[in-house]
Amino acid sequence: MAFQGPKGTRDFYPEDMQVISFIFNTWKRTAWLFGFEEYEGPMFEHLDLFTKKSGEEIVKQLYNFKDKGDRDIALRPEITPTLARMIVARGSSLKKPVKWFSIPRLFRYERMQKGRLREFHQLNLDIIGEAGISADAELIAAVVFMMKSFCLASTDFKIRVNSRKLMSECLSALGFPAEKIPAAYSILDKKGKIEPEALQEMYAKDGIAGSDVQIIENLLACASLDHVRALVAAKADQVPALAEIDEFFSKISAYGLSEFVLFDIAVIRGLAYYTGIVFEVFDEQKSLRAIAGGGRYDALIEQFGGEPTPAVGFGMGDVVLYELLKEKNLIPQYRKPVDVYIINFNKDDSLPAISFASLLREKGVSCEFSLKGQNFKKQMEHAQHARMVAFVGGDEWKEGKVKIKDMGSGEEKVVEKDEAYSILAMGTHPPAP
RNA sequence: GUGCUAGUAGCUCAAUUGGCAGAGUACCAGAUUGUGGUUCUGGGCGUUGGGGGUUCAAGUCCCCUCUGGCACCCCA
Repeated sequence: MAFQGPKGTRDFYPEDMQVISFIFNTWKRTAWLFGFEEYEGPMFEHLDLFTKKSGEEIVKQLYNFKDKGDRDIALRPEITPTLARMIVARGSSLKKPVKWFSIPRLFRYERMQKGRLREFHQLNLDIIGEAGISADAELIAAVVFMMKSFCLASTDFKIRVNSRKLMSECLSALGFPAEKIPAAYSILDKKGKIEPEALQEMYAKDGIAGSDVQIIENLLACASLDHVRALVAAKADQVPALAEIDEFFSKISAYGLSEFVLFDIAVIRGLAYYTGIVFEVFDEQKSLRAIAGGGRYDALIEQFGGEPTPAVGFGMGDVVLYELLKEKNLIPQYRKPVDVYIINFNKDDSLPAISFASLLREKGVSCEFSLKGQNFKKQMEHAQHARMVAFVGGDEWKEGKVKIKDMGSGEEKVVEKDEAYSILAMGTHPPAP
């Protein structure tokens, strides 16, 4: 093997491109149905655009280099900072709310696992400039719609939703020290993922003890919103986020998507910048890593130098989604795109095939023919992927006629050339613009 | 960044305690120059991922490295 692609990259052969296009097209169609517009930015940005959002630690998890002008550059590991930059640059001239989507190719310098590579695609949908919970509900409805568009059912996946705001209000109402709330988040995030001893270590490391431990344990034990409600019943006035998340779930019900969306107190997400609703999409068995994740980030645009602007968004990667679709046998079968195959009766004279192919192409019919004068049988073998076959050359060709064959039914007939065009053109499916 | 595991034909895999590298599939060509998915025959299938070491002899044992898979960390 002379050369290999770099670690964690993929080659997309035509059959792979057909799959990735299927995924992209499904994404784009849903984005369009929900009124999102597409945007795109550069694949590399100034390094500090990413450290601004995520801190210096992020540098060891991305590809960065100095360019010939001695500038610090990074291949983008996410597109949200680019989005924030673009939003800030247009400022108040954008009509709110902004509903934009993108399918960026992203790069992360990480050790690979199932569903995680160093180069991948990620759909991003964001709603910017709407503070109300209706934006969160609309966004999550779009996620569910998208998953349904792949023919995934509620028995295949669930969207697990929590609220950072709800968690911090509950913790405060129960008397948990405010400065330790971030540590509490990371412990909640570990629910069901680590051993009890490891949990004790985390408490010790973060200096959480006594009644504070009990507060977290009580929260962790909540399997539903009603449990949370009961836990803070005495201090309900200090937890307005409860009403908000109730409103969220009533909207989800109105969308008709209740079976797909559930409350899960263990969904916190690692990033510090989430301020409200957070959610993750998992396969039902939770055997794969999260298929998508997102939430509300009301402080980010301001952090990038813009006016205070509420925002909510999510990302969905192509790698894990592909794993799930493959597992559920929902990947469309490969189909060679050519529509008509032209066969030369006389393998030593390719001119009839050339002239007929040119005429078909002028008419917008996709076609090809053997480029190397193969015998009849070989040509037929190549033609078996085509929808229709046209036979040229020989006696019919001399009379201005062409024999055409439907490869599905096997039906054949000899027709005038002009008639052949219109018959062959029927049923063609040109690629969408 | 840490640990575990694997790598043989394009693909799926076999090869006795170390003893001449194989099968299927796919590909190309021909029995077939006017009819496809089926047969028959022939043909590349290869520095056994790469490098070094032990040995009369290494796909096999040892070391290094590359790539894949899994767990931890992280998950934007």
